Amino acid sequence: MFSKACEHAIKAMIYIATQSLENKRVKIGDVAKHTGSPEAYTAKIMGTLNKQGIVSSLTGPYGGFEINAKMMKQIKVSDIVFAIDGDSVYNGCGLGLNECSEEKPCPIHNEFVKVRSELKTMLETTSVFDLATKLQSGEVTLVR
Amino acid sequence: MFSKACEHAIKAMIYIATQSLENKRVKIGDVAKHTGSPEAYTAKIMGTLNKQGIVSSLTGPYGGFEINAKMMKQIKVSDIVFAIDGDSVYNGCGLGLNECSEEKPCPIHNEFVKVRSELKTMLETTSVFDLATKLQSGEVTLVR
DNA sequence: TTTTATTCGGATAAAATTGTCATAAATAAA
DNA sequence: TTTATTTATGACAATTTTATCCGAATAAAA
Ligand code: FES
Ligand code: FES
Repeated sequence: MFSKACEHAIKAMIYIATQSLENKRVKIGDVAKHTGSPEAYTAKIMGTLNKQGIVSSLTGPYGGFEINAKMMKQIKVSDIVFAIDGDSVYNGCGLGLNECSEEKPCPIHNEFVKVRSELKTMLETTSVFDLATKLQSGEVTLVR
Repeated sequence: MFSKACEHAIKAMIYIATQSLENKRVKIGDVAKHTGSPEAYTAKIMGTLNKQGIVSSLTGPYGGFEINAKMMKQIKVSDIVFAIDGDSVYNGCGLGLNECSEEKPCPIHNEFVKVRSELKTMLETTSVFDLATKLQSGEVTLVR
């Protein structure tokens, strides 16, 4: 569904958000530990997210990653997915044709667009804040 | 969403089905040409589908692949996806946790299972025959 | 029975993705 | 200003996925 990189990204964002809610900036090693993701790879992914402006970072002692409280309500999971996997999830053809087209669709197009659209809506209506509060409450987990 | 191999598999099955509806057995080169997939790779994939019993093959002159007319109504897209990609599409965690669990779910679980379930239902209710007749009618395409 | 056409299957290769490492750049504290 | 700590980044490595190649097996036709 999503790439490994994208899964790492979503988990990292959620964990960082929980810490930001407690005004704690987090180091990449801490992120890796709490998400079960490889540290160096996650660091690279965070670089991409930082460039796209959906996470803030600070180098040096007392540095790390953080997400502004206002931002984490605006940032939707769809933004993370788009930043890492691009728009293929939202617009790509289910059978891998180079373009999804209404005029000359692939055989599964009509069935596929419904599901794809619901996935998109789901991602667009779920904010990082929503997921971070769930994690804070302890009802969900990032590792297994 | 699906692996490349799975996309090749679905397209191949649909094309073979259209030919079987006209009582024509098709060679792998013909399949590759009409699906835009690499021939040798498709051949290997067909081997898997053949072992799983969702396509029939015959070696030698006048050999090739075919799908029994009764079977192509019974075979659903879900069967092809399962044969190639396994059950991760139906049961895998959206964040890549080693298991999707209701007891200790990941943060997106509740949102994700809905979409995943609709995808599953969609695949389970779409038969190879349905898609083959669409292709025969010329309203859809396998290549672009 | 021999020839020919085809799938089957294992070895190999190429490409993409995932992951690591080392060094540079930045920044805060001493 | 120097030092310690942390992110940033590009090169490299490992793994997985995708794709190719070729000889063996099979079966129809000549
Ligand atoms: S053309 Fe394939 S999903 Fe739209
Ligand atoms: S636990 Fe992640 S989708 Fe169910």
